[in-house]
Amino acid sequence: MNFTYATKVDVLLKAQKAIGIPFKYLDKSGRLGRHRNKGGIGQVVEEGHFGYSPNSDAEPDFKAAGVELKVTPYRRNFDGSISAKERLVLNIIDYMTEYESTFEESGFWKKNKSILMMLYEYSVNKAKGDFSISHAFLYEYPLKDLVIIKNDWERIVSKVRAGLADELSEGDTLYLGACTKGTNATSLRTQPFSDKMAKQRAYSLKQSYMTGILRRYIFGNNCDERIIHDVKDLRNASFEELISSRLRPYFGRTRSSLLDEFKINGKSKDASERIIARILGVTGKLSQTEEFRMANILPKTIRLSQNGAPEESMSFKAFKFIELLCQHWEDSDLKELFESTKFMFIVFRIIEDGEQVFEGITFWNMPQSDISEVEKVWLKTVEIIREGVRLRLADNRVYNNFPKSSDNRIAHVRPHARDREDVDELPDGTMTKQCFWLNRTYVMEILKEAGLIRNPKGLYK
DNA sequence: GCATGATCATGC
DNA sequence: GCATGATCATGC
Repeated sequence: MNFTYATKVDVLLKAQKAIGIPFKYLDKSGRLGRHRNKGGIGQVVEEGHFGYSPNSDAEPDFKAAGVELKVTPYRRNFDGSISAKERLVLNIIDYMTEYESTFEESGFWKKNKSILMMLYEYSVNKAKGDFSISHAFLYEYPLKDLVIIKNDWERIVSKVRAGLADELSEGDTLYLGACTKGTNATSLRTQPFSDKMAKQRAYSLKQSYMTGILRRYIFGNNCDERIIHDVKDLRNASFEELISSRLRPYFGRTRSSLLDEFKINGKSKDASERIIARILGVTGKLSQTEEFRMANILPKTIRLSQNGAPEESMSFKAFKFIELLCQHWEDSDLKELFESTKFMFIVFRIIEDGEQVFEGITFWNMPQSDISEVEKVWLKTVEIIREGVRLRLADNRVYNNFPKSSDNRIAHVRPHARDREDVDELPDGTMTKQCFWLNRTYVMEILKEAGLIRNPKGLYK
């Protein structure tokens, strides 16, 4: 514990003195050289700059000042914009006690009410010791975020109360996540209302939320539209409930009438997303609003055929074959996608030729158990790329041996390109760009559970 | 009707 | 011009 700094300003002033000093000059005990020492840079700053030993107390690092210290990286993108490099991992969630308290008395709030953020720019072609702090500032949650964070905390704790700590997932919540934390993925803890062991998890400010903070306060270029204008709306309803209730009056409306009403080009592939945005009072795209960006919510449009089943499987960004070979599942983009993304499914149902009606929406994130199932598809895909994809030409099509939708309950691999000539490098040649798809039947399961498929014929006679 | 390869339309 | 989200098209 550290009592040297009595006030927040004391801490801040000291922190600002670290700006510009390469970490190698702060590293008094050779921490940066140590292999796989993830907290390395943070510890170097605590020890070498502030002069106290790293600890894992329940109290904030600077107890008297009531400030928690966090050193965190950001990166500059190709277009010059800034992104947080990672989520900000906070204290470990004590499943056994956290549920007993109110938000104000919670372990989360006690420790992280006020955070001294020290930022450094990360770059791949620079050694750790050459990075240095570029910004230091005190972060306290603005009210518009705090109402959401409070709801997030409630959601995490209520899952523990329901004996479901083992099913916690970062995608459950919007800004404050419950991310896995441990020496390895198998660090387990007991939980109060179930005999099942649960993965050790820590509170975290999601990467998308961190990016939002940086753009909003530091790099000053956040001009995203907001959906929620009055924080009071979030006191008695979750964000998802609020969105759903605002859209509800439009359920059952034909797509063409909505396109007319909002003057939207129906040929556009994002027309349905734009309809929803306009209903919510947003001029641009839903995915570009502050809340959607900061919570990493991905809107996806689903068309149901007349028999009530989704018409198509769901595509994602094309992956790069060589990049897949360089990743482990644990740090793969795909795992990251399904762990941290919340999806908003926007559902339209075809009622006759050329006409659809707005059926409704549902928010969803992939459960942990299903993410483990996706891992199999990912591993198989990597194996196939490594061993060499087998291509077969027939009917003027190029068939491959990537996992098919019939091979796995959840996902498969399929082309995702402009055309067949739109290729990506393989270790031994090139082939049409591919991406992971969620199976049509899996999407159907999700919608059934959400009550969005009223008349399930087809596969479910 | 389904699975899977192929391609479209838009915005940035 | 390309990445992205979405949809078309063909053979079984």
